[in-house]
Amino acid sequence: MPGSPDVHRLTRDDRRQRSEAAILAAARQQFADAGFERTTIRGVASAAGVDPALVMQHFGSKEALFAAATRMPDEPVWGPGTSAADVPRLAIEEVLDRFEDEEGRDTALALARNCLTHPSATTAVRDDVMCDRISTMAGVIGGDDAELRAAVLNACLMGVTIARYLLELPPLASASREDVTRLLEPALAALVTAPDAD
Amino acid sequence: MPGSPDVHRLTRDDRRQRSEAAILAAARQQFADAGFERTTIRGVASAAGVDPALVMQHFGSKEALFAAATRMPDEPVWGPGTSAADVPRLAIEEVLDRFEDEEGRDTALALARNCLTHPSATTAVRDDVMCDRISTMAGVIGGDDAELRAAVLNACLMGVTIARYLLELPPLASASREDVTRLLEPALAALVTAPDAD
DNA sequence: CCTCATGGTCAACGGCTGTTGAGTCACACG
DNA sequence: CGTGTGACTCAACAGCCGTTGACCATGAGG
Repeated sequence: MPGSPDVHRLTRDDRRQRSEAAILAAARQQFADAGFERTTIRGVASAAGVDPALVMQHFGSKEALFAAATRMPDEPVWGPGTSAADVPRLAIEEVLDRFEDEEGRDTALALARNCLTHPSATTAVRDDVMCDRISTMAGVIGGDDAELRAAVLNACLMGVTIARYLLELPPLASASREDVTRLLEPALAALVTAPDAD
Repeated sequence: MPGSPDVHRLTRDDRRQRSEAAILAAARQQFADAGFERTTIRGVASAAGVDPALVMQHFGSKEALFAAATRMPDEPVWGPGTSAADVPRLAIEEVLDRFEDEEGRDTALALARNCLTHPSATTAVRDDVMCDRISTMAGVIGGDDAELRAAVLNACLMGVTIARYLLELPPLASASREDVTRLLEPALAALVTAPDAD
């Protein structure tokens, strides 16, 4: 299934890496579309044009394949000059970039699709993505309830992401990126500006 | 497994309804905890103290059992005197009520847990819950982008719900209901008040 | 050119699942 | 007191899944 027709002119290592990449791409797509339980090793292998046993030889188990397919690259860290007022816009841009990037999009979708039903995806989203984002964000916005405010902000962002890219809720899925940002930014801004007194 | 020890003193119809209720309760709990794919008919039957075949006789299929276990009661409709300013608080209260009500809580959790991976749960959440809420809410808040604003509002609310009750994100899961409402309400308020001009 | 390591395939196993049809037992009814 | 209806159980089937071990072919190394 790999593109180049003269596959035989490739070194063994290249062939191996090509197979692995094809399997990984097919796995990401199916994990993202159908979820962990409904994607089968046989289905992934068939989409990648290889034998099911090869998938096992490369990744060891379906669990390990899922872990490899959903490993997220580190996010860019915010510069030291970031102020609380910048947080909403930056957070929105980061998330939309993640889910609209042609390459790497399926990784995020595969992780998100399974975050409610697959134990290791739940842990990855809760501990590796959300908690990290929340603690660094809380450090920037400061004030009382900083952690809780950051948590609510990220939860809202996650909800919009899920509705737009996973549920495909009509008004949100078809809205332009600019409209989403324009409406969401003031709402999240209300979360970072502490009201001091009631 | 039903409580009363003198089960033999019950009419046949009562026994039947008791079995059905026990199966439904066990199914809701397992669908909510483990998701559709990881719950088995055998497991539900065992938790309900009945034979697996009885589950089939009552509900016909696993799919039908899931549909019966996740059927949500209608939401209370908003009175005609509801103003846009009331929308955020009302929406928050409704959702928190749904997920904290002792009885009926598992129904909402079972539906939410599977809304990303089970086709009919996806449809139910998107079309039967979210779309209805959005259109009635859009009618109340009015203005430009009313539908989109309502969609973003409900998406945020859904995100907080997922983070709090499903992911159990530490700062949100352990926060008090009052704190969540206090922080979330102004953020959602920013979504219903149109900024008229840019 | 010979040889071995290695990427890749094939066929099969064991286990678990949803589902079914025959059979059992107690209760309601005439 | 028969008798049949309906709730309930038992055992089994068929299919799909992840996983494995034996096997093949081909390219690298001497």
